[in-house]
Amino acid sequence: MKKVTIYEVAKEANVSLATVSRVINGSSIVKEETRKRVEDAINKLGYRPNAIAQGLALSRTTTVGLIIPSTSVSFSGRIINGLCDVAKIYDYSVFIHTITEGVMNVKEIIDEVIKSRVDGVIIYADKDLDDSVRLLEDYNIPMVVMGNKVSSDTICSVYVDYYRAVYELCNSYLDKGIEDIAILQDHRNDVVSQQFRNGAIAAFKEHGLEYNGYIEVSNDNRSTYKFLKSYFKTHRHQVFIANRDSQAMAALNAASGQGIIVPDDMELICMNESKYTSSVRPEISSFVVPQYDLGAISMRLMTKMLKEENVEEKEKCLDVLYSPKQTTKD
Amino acid sequence: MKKVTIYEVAKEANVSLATVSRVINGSSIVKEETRKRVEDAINKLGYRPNAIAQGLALSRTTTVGLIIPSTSVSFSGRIINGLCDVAKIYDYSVFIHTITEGVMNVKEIIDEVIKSRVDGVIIYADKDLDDSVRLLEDYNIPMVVMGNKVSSDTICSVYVDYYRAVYELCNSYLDKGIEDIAILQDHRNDVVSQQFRNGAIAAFKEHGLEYNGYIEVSNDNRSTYKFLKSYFKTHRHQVFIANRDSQAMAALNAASGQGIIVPDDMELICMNESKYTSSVRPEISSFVVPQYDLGAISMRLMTKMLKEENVEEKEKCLDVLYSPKQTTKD
DNA sequence: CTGAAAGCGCTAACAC
DNA sequence: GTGTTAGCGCTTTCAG
Repeated sequence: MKKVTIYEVAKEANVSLATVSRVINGSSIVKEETRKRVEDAINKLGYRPNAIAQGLALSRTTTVGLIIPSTSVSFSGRIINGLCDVAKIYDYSVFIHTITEGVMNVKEIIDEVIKSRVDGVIIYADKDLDDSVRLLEDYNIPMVVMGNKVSSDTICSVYVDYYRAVYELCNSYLDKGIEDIAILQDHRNDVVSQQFRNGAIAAFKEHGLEYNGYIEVSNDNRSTYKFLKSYFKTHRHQVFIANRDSQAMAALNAASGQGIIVPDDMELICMNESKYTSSVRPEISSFVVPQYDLGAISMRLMTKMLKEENVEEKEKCLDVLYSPKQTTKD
Repeated sequence: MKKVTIYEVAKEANVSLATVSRVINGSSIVKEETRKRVEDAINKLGYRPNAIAQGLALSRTTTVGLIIPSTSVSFSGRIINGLCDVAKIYDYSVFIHTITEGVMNVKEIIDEVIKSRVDGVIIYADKDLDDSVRLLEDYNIPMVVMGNKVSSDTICSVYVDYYRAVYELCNSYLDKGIEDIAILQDHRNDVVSQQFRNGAIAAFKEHGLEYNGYIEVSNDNRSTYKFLKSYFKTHRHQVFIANRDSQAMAALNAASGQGIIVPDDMELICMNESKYTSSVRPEISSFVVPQYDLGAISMRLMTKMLKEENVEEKEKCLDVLYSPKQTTKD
């Protein structure tokens, strides 16, 4: 099937290309009979409007760019699901750009994004924003940042309120007189780590205490288990908080290897529930993070910015939901 | 920063836009001095070529469409990582379209894809190809199918050889006289299920036996565990093969709930290793499926098709690697 | 080596 | 209601 243009449709339907354009876009009123004739021609020829040409003519591509770390793709794929579902509803297409260390740098991606003339950019950035991202501001490209709390004229953001989750969690333990609370963290998500830390600090401070239960590990999964295995030989805690599911599982295994009974000797909480946290025994008490919503709401926000609808809330906060299972006492 | 066009760069550099174009594309020879002048102008003005206009002029967008089920995004995100990494290397951008049941149908997506004038389409289809996909053939759009073995003039494919994996696995057990091998399957991946089944059938047949150890469950995770919990009350097997990690974990939990010791009473094998299969105790013996490669190789294949390089192998088969852990005896 | 001009397919005034 | 026409920003002959 050769590619058919608006011009051939016009000829087939015996109208001008302007009329065909009107039919395609429903932009202006066309006589019912003419419309029918055009639609028949379109179907007969299998015509599909050329989005590239439309983009050129309109200086608008109904396209958004998604920039997301590779690790987040494999770890939080549901973000993409939510984002794409909403994009589809509002008729946007999405360019996906993954950030893989070593393969490309952010600057190159931003260049690509600018060249592609997307209408807006959604970026997952739970670390501080790369400087080159600021380039998008210079170009006045609307932006939604996921996982970070920032905003400006052209920037909105959607983030998860880990601060409050940790704060409330710690508070509830402190109220019960339980003060030995350890938080395990790596350096993959600086912003999130910071929220954890601040939440704990705030809760402890409110109880007249200073928080110093922060444990840091390197980024590799295997080593988390190894690290904890030896860590638990010399350390005990009443409560142990892990960020990712795999870390919580590592903690569970490492603890039981050292004869620590969960939850009797130590309670364990994972900040990111997954289907795996309830696939182990005991099932791990976790916080449910709305990944899908994170993507969906970000995209929705983007459509609002692009339609210049009034965005009343430029920094949207998502709550997490606590789901106690078998690794906590109540 | 206002958007700057090739024309303004030309004026700034005191050349015609044709020359600027030549510099951008390195297409034709330009005098060193002129080139320098143009490059300075480009940098000074912060000029980024408009990919949309280029696309129109060239009838080529250096863009590919990726069509992938939502479930695969969250379950096999690494496919996307591999695909995007390779795309970046060859300077392609990728449009991602997820298939979420209820939100959109494949036909709409195909329409979108055709409108967007991508140079090629990569589709993850471990079920049989939807009819509307054939439309892409009509339009002569090169296609790479992941997870399925098909090819035609415009179609290549990359798939994982589960058949052989199951075949060899069954064979090795049968050789040892172990004949009670159960395979757990749902209906999410018809093609894969078929490969499993055929692999087992072939191995059994070779030993003069008929295979009938196929167990079917519904698609829901929770119910797999529930199902197996009651299943193991009345059934025992020497070997139990599960497809996904979560199913293997469910089997592990359900079996131990019924007093079945793994691997002593029953050996357990998962066909898709994940970081979780080794995060439970006992660690689950699994096959390592090269997800990243699946995406990477598919994209590489696409670049070859688009360059009209000779594609010697239109149906590329990827091997899985057996990684025995603690749920098998040796 | 460089410039002029046609054209990629479509939209949006502006006429009729 | 419908047609005409001037761009949108770039590539690519074809001249010079």
